[in-house]
Amino acid sequence: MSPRQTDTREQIIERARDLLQSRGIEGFSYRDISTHLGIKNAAVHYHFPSKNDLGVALIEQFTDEIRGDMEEARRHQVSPTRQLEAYFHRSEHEVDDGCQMCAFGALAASFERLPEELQAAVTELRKLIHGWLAETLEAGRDAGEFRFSGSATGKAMQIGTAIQGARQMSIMTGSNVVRQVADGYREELYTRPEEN
Amino acid sequence: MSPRQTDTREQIIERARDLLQSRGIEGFSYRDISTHLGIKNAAVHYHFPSKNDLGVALIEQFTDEIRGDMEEARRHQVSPTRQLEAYFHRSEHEVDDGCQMCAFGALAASFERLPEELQAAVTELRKLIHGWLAETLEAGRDAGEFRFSGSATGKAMQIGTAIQGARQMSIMTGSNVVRQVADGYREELYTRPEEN
DNA sequence: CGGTTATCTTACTTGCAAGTAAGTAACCTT
DNA sequence: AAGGTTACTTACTTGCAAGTAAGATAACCG
Repeated sequence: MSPRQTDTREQIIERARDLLQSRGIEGFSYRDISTHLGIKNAAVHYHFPSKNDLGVALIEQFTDEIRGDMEEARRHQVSPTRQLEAYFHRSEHEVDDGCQMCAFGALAASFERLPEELQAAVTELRKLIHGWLAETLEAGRDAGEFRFSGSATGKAMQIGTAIQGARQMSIMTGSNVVRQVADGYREELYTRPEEN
Repeated sequence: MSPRQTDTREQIIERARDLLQSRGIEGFSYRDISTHLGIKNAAVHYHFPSKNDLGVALIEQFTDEIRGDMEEARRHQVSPTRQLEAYFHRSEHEVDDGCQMCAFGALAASFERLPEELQAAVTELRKLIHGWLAETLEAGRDAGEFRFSGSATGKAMQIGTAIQGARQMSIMTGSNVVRQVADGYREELYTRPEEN
């Protein structure tokens, strides 16, 4: 019937992801998805019976992508500097493209009222990203690429929360605050600004 | 009729503030306020006809408090270190008390769909806080109390967004991430950790 | 070719959020 | 003591979000 059948599910996820990152989980409804795709509300419920199912699918997609990136970086032995650059760049560009918030910023306010399954998925993603960031910072410092004081986990938390906050702040200022914040970290963190 | 008449309005604001900071602007309804105070829904509408009115009142209360604090600090010539400490402490304690998010974290996701009046109030508050933070950092560096590289406005944005993100992250981790992040800044920022 | 399965639509229910209109009781004023 | 004002309550409307049930249609499979 429809031109391409099975990508409806993917289109729903794609649209839902945009909406999640620009409005937060409570800021969009199934209607916002269905009208955008020219389908009916119940079609979205067919693929994702409840909003919990949709949320979990979204978070798992994030998780899978990041696991993939980490595996890639490991296989190609990407330097800590380049890994951190990829993280900064992605955040900057997502803000440019209107996907302003990261998953955590988009879900934080609602977190306590979310179903446990979704909470668990978010927690897993949080640990994954924070673990990666801490390890990358630690490895970069050991390799002489980064300079910072204190523990790597502390610094990871500082940088992660700053990017999260900066993405939200970008919504309110209309400018790309992530770029400003990332540039600050580039300056104070990198010992060898040029290619690594 | 009621024991004390005119403090209903204040109680509404107090409750609404708790709810705003713990759930975000879209995470509570007038019912959450009225049932908590043992009054009817329409009583809340009597004091604040629309949610916009309530939101503006809340933001203006924040703004007034901060203006007052700034004036106090100016009159008593409070050192930049102590001013920054007050900022960190307040954030830490509000998280301890369950008022996890700052106004910006609580409103960011909804910002674009808010009435213009409320957007304007938030923008005013944002400029006030960011201006104060940048000036305090600049003054502290000039006085030799702080050490950091780059512009004061850039550093202010970095610290402000990190605290905002940390407050949200505290919801998701169940621990006080603000304390962790603030401790990191205390270590790398202060040249004279002891009393100023 | 006939039946099953996948992918939808139509049509509905439930529940709550926001807001309004009209009434009431106390109190305050002149 | 009459009339207005303040601070509510009762009772309602509107609208939308979430979800469900049942049917339609097309593709796919043996």
